[in-house]
Amino acid sequence: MSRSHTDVSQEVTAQACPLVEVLDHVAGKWSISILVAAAHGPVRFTELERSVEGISRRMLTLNLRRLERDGLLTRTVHPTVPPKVEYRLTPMARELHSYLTGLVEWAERHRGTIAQARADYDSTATPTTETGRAHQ
Amino acid sequence: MSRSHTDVSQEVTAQACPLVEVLDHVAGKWSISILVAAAHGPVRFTELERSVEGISRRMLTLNLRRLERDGLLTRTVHPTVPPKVEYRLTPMARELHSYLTGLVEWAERHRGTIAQARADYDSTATPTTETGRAHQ
DNA sequence: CAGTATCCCCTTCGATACTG
DNA sequence: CAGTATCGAAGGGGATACTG
Repeated sequence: MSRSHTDVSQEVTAQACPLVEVLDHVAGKWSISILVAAAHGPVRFTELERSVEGISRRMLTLNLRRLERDGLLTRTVHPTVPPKVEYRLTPMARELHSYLTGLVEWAERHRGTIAQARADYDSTATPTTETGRAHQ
Repeated sequence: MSRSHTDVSQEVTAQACPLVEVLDHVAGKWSISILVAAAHGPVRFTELERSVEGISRRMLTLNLRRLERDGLLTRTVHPTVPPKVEYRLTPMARELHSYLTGLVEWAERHRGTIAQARADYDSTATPTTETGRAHQ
């Protein structure tokens, strides 16, 4: 097999960057909240720590680094005392933002229904030892 | 603190179903691909196994069960030989579908840029001991 | 303030083998 | 065909302590 040099670079990026991996980074458990929280302008580390409910310092750092590496966030360090670091979305991430908020709004609209669906599923299925026979 | 009985049930579902968890299920690494693949009508197990690139049988099963439990997929068993099982989106999931495809299209448009951003990041940062060799 | 560094648990996930 | 069962490796993720 031989291909042109332009094809090769295309292929390299495809190999290095399978769709499922991009989606995993961009739509991961924490990434969504972080990107949404960072959308309204420059945001500082502790602001994010507060606004992303339930995230640990460690996970926040890890996710910020990964988003920065993927070119979705810029990290600006102001060499002051105390230090000040600002994160903001890149244009690419800004374009993503509307899909993310759509997702979040959908989740908010349907969380009740989902909780109910789970309750139903759990009450109908797998009554391991007790009364109530399994579904279907 | 006292609240009305309707508020209580609202709160229970909120507790049982935090936003970040919903997002994790719905926008998880595999969920996106599965939901998109299942969108074009009833889909059988092995169809999904083929169309969702890189997923293992185990992970597919686990994710299908979770999506079914959350009320996003219906699972229909036809008691034939060989067995035939069809999955399809619920109305709720169908509403989600457009956001998901938006996300996927975004990922496709930018995967090249992202791969490039990573390469840049890795070549500039953390040249630990050798010539720019770093994390994955 | 904005992180790093460790320790350690516990879930995720792939590989493999078996079944109605 | 459409799963389930089991195992073992990998890494996600919290808790805690320390630093420029």
